[in-house]
Amino acid sequence: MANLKELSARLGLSQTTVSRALNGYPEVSEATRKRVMKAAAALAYQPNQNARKLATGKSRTIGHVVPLGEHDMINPHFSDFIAGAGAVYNQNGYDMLLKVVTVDEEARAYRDLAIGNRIDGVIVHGPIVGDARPAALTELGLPFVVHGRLIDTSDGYSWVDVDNKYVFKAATEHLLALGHKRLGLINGLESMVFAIHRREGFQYALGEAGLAADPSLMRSVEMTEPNGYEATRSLLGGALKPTAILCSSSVVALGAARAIRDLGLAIGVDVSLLTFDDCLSFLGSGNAGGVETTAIRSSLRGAGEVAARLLLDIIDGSASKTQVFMDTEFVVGKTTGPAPADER
Amino acid sequence: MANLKELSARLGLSQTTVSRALNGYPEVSEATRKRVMKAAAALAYQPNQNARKLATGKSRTIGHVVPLGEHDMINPHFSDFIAGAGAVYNQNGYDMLLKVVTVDEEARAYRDLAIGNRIDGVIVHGPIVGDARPAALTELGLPFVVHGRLIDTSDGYSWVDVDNKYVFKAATEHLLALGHKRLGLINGLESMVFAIHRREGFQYALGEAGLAADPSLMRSVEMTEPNGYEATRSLLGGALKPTAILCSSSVVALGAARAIRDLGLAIGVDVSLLTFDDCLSFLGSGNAGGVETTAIRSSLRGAGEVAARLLLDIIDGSASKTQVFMDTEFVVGKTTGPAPADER
DNA sequence: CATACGTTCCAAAGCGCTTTGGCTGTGCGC
DNA sequence: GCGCACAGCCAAAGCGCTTTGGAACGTATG
Repeated sequence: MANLKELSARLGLSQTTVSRALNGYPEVSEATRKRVMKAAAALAYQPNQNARKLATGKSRTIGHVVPLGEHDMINPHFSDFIAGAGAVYNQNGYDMLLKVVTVDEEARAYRDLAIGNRIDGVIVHGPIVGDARPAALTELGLPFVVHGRLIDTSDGYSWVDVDNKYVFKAATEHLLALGHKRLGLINGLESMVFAIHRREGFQYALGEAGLAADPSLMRSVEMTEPNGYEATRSLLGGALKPTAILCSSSVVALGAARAIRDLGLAIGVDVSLLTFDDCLSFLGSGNAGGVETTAIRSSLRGAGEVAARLLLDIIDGSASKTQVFMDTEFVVGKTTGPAPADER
Repeated sequence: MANLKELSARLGLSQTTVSRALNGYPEVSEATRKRVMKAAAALAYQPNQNARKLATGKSRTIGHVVPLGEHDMINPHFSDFIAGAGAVYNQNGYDMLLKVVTVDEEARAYRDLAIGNRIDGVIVHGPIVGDARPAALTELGLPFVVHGRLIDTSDGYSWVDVDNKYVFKAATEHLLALGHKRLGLINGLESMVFAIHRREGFQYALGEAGLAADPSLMRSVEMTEPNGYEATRSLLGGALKPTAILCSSSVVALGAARAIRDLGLAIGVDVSLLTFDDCLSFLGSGNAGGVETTAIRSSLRGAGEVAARLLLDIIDGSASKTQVFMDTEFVVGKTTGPAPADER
């Protein structure tokens, strides 16, 4: 295990010079730098990161605190986001510190990470209603980027989010334009801010069209396939069935599609299906319905990249509080169609 | 930001004593320990982890290097494993360092982590055929546990795996006993060791029954829902259709079930469906087929816990090279049934 | 009463790096 | 020829913790 001391001794140089040569400081001649680089490579020298972190006070590490869901479930969307963020960290010499915690451990996890000088910044996942984390992190002086937004404020901190209200409004309008009058919504849990925004967009569009959202046609569930299935069965088992259903996730839409088929109904004919599609890698895109699905698409992985990029810029001072709306794409597939004639 | 120096000054004690008091060493009286603990809590003192790591030479961090799939896909199964491992780390004061890398960056990632003294051990994910990682890690002297096994050796290193060959043999026998003769297999990519073991179990059982595995009934795909769909369509579109299909993952089975239904066939009647079920949290368990699915179940999250536990034990010296087979459960659901009479 | 020993504490030496504050030698303007 | 700026290097002081090797002070032992 070669260290700086040994390396510099071997080169007949001081540790200072070697350190500077390796870290690209200008106070060293090009000739010696070359020599140092070569020797470092030959010895496979890697600086001890812990020593470096201690000396610089920077840890070059970003924390991700991932809370398990209410039912101890890890969010299915999380891995794609992580893949995007991780790539950016790698490119920039940062590490990712992941803590999977239960909801009650979460606050402490942030404190420990911040105070112990283990991380330079943090990504806040899954903001909930009344989320205390942004305020707490601001107080701790720890740079952070929220993936999503708070419910009551959208400035004073950095976030990367989809304009959920807008896109769900647009999606709802699309269905209304097809003549649908009774729309079902299978949303995420309303403790999550994104779910509230989506519902608001949904309701707003209905309101504009002079329709009221029927509470009996709205569901809030954790986003799993079985939950999508059950919610859809229950929606389609009611007295006034919806002719179209919006889902908050393609995982849910998968269950919804299964339920519709199980009931002997044709997707896009008897019941239209539209989903928010996070472009999850293991689902492919647009396949939730068995045919190309009508969807609002926005890459979660892309969001991970953008959020990570932004956080690093904030840490090195080249960006300040910034709010980013991710691009979305509205894709009309075969899972939506005109409302059945007798239902108009 | 209170540090040890400040804390000890305030207490009128030496740093030595305070450090020992906090870390539970016996050379300090119970009275002073109490006093120290109290003051530490009052100041919200948290030791600087980087300093501690440097001084001890231990990083109390476990690395997870997660390679993206061949098609740049993050493995859908990864998050559940991580959730299990992460919980164990938290309980034991360890951190998880996650690196998401492309296949060609992988070797370097391990080297950097090991040499830079950033981690005390590592979990090796998704062992492939001819995997060089275990040998490399052994040479680096870095403790590790493989989730899965190598293809050619199963000792000399620690692993946590499912007895894939055995369980697929058993599952195949179950289908054979139901009178099925033409069995389809939708497996993972054969670059992955687990896929090979599963195929071997499958073929072994067929061989024992005097049947040969028909290569035209076997597929190797990355485990996504659309891939499961396509593979199933292609299996059932052939001249000699299988009457039963085994899937390597419930994500794939989801697609398979969709394909079967799309073809107007009844699951468990026209085509039996059996899957390996990792108990992924976002799929629920046993729901891949819309009815309770016949499955080999083994909790991936549980595997994460066991692997993490084992690795920590190896690091602190309380365990040495150990091989663990995870428990599995064979659940007969409604997606399998007797082979159609005219096919026997 | 002196010796030995155990308990409880402390001063100081690292851990391996970065960074401050010099020091030396060369080239330049005057 | 003198002073000055500047490039190129170095010694040493941290960063905040752990840990070694005592020291001081009882208390039991002969």
